[in-house]
Amino acid sequence: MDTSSRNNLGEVIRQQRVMTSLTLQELSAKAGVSASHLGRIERGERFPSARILRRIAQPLGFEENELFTLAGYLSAHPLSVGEESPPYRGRRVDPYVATVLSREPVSVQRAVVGILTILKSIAEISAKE
Amino acid sequence: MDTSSRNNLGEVIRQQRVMTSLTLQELSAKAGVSASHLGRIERGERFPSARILRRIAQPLGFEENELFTLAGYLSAHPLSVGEESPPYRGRRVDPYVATVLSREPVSVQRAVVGILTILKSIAEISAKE
DNA sequence: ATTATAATTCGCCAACTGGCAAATGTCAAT
DNA sequence: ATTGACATTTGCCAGTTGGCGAATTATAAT
Repeated sequence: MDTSSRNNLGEVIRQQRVMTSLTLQELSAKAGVSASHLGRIERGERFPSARILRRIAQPLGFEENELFTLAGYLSAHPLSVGEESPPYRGRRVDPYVATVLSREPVSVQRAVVGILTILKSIAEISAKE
Repeated sequence: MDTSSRNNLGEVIRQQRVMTSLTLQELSAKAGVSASHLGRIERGERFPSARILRRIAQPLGFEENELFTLAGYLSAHPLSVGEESPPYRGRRVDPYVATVLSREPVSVQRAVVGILTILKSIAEISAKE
């Protein structure tokens, strides 16, 4: 079995599903993929075909590209000419995070990152003593 | 059998191969895919998995994205020149917020929206009494 | 504790992918 | 026409995918 990049795909998908508070059955309904199959994918017993991967991308809040790259079906992007995001190396906004935030007005979004700043400075201070 | 978009994929691939004046065997060598399989793909008897499609893209001079879209594995990209992707309907994430968050690892980003969720439920509860 | 109910996992299996080797087709040179 | 050298197609089959229904496990609710 291929232990390379496909390896953690299941975990990632499960994480994302749980973060989105969907059950396997709900995701199954939204994606049009059997729940049993989804379960096996999540625990790494099956590797989803492109067809299946495509179906679950949007219900989970992934860009198709993103998920395909994650699955190792596309190589980590040269991406489009205009650049934009460095692919999956952290430095980007997680899709789940983005969906949650996008439901909030900008003022709330800013308040949230304000909290982040406060927490970081607290952490920094307490790390020093 | 699916007669939709996958239908002409084989033709397109064969055309492209001929245009590039490659034989099946040469393409086979470059792509690391058996010639017999390639032949069947070209005449529409088999539908290549993502793994296979990825391997033949570059020897044929395709962008992976392009070929995947052609195969119907990715939805046709509206794509973008200057614009970022419009994936999340409704409101979007404020650019300032996005840049701040994108400097943090995903785990931190998620923790942050976790806090948001908590605050909202607190607000909801206290609004009820 | 005891049901009731929803969620997940398992067993089974039809359908499909993709490689190998053999068969067939193509074409130039003799 | 025949041979030889490649190119393509076919037969076969092991390995996977993915759906369905049953069995099991988690979660409430009384």
